[in-house]
Amino acid sequence: MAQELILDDRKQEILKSIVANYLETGEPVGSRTISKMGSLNLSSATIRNEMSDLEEMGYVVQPRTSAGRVPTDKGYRFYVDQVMSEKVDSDKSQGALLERVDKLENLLMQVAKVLAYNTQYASIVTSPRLRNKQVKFIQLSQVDEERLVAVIVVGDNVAKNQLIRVQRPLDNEEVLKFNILLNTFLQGISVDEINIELMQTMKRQAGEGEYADILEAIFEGIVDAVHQAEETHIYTSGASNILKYNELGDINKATALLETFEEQTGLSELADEALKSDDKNIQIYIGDESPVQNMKDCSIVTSTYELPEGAKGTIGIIGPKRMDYKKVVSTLKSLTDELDTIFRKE
Amino acid sequence: MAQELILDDRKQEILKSIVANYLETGEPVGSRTISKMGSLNLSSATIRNEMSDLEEMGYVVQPRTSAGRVPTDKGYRFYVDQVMSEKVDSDKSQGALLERVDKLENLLMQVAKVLAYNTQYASIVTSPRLRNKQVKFIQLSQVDEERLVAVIVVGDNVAKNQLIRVQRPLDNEEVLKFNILLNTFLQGISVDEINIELMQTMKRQAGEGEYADILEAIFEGIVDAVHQAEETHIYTSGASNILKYNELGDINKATALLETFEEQTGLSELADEALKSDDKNIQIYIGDESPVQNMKDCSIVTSTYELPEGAKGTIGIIGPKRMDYKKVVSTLKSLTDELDTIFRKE
DNA sequence: TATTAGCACTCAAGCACACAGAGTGCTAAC
DNA sequence: GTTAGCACTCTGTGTGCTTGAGTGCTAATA
Repeated sequence: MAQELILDDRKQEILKSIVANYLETGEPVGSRTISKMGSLNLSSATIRNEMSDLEEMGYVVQPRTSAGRVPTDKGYRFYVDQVMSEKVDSDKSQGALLERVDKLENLLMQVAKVLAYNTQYASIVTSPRLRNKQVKFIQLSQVDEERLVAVIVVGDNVAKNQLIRVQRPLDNEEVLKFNILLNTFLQGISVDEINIELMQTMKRQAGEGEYADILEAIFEGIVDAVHQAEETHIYTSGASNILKYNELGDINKATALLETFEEQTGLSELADEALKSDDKNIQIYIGDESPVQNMKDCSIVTSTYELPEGAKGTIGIIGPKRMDYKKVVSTLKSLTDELDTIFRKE
Repeated sequence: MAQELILDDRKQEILKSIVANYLETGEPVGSRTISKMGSLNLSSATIRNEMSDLEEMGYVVQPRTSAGRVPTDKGYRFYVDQVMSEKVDSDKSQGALLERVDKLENLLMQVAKVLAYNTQYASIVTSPRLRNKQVKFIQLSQVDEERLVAVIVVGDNVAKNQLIRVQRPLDNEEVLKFNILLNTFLQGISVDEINIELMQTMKRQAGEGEYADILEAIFEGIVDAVHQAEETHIYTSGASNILKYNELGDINKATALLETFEEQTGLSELADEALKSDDKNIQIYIGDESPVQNMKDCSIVTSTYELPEGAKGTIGIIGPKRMDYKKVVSTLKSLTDELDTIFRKE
């Protein structure tokens, strides 16, 4: 009985039509609709038989008896794999979307906005994950009688500072001494190697008793600044677009999604996951494939950009499963290209 | 005919009851409900007459014929003025809500989160508007062969840095020279005074031709950093809470609101407005009183915190007009107090 | 004169029911 | 293997009915 079913050419065509149609309309697709499209000359009855097979194979489902068919995650997956293999190229027509901006932070925020605006979905952009976490430069300076400022440069692109309040002004000699101490111990070491023991050693070197409180403040400030430099920032935009797609279910799901965007913790998992994948190109997660629980009803498309020194960041789009994949992929490609170009120039 | 109506004691009581009841239930309030509350011993018929008067006076409306009454903005305003005059004190029970955090940025973000979490409305917190915009400290240092870092301290709490790429390494003497130049011209002057002319003068001083490109980069970097330091940051939290209150109307209004939160431009207007008011205490905007167009269906409650040196910032709550004003006001007071205390200590 | 009881009226919400339309699965004919 | 035809299912919509909450007005009452 259980004759094995294979996805022959005709079934593939029908499946593609179903998905394409559903992407457009958002309504379950009936056999008659497919038949009337005319690309394959078959009666609705034949289509019905094929659709029945496709259902058995798990590519489509009926949301209820006597309604049309809707693609499952598996169906979307087939469609995406198929369509994406037909080489989507980046949409060059957008031209110079990104204005010239200096600060990395501003640039990435702008990328997020452009993505969200062009696609009308929600976008996410992460700052590059540092590969080179060496402390390149560290310097303490006196601002005025009660404040010092510490400047720390980590890797190739990140500078952080920290204002440090002290009880009494230090004289030049003392500042110099601290600077020598800090540079001796910290310059060139990796961020990961900075720990309490190291700090203890430095304190002993400095002649503990005398400066104990000042040292404490300085160390605290430096550890803080370093950790901050290491942190991955996440920029999002267009989260409110999610509300436009009510097939994302009830308001509760939408709320949960928006909360995920506000929390950001889920998003950073997503970014990690996207970076982890070996495939350096476009990455597509459909429904249950999503690494984030609250996004099991969405599709996520990500891409990776790369700084000249090798640090990588993620840019991505989050939207309904019924998403315009072609457009999203081409927009992402286009912006990734543009980012890569900008970074190479600089 | 047009006998003049005055808001006598009894009408006031009834109005208060209507508003209070509506705040709780969100349903139009009928005469019978008020009558049965028992605080004033009147039959529903009497209440009906009074309610009719209140409607004529513009404090309440009927959403449709033969439904109960709902407060208008004017009605809310009466209630708020009345209830707030009964001295709400800050909710001390919350105790040490704010963990000790060093960076101002983190502190304010945390305030926003606590506000949103405690009230279940949306919150907004702005960084203090600098009053003292003097450049306190400015220093250029060489990081490595192709990069400099500029550190600028503005006012009492803000330090910014900027990485600057240069074509060739500078020797110590050159760096020193630049530092002297920068400090001579910039230290102690107000941020507003930094303009192109000043930059031109400095360039001439430096011996234009030789360093033209380097100077250009440095100036650009510095102007950028200064402007950044001057910028007011806005932190928001709990924007998704807005969706919980569907009396905020259809999904379109909710979307518009969320977009306002993402855009932030509307929010900064709001913050400006809130700071402008002479009243240094709690400020309440109801419905149409809102300075932001998209929030005409909301109520906004703001408070002002102050740094020891006089810089002021805003913290506020945005929610439905049907808002728990007492709780919101007490939470805001509590957090404002706590902020003030933290700043005074430091 | 202010309050109240009573009554007629209005409207929204819930329920039952019928009906049209879309879509399916199956069978028999081509 | 394909198709026409038919019976069946289910949703959505429109209609009519009932109930309950609430109002405004009038006349009686304290």
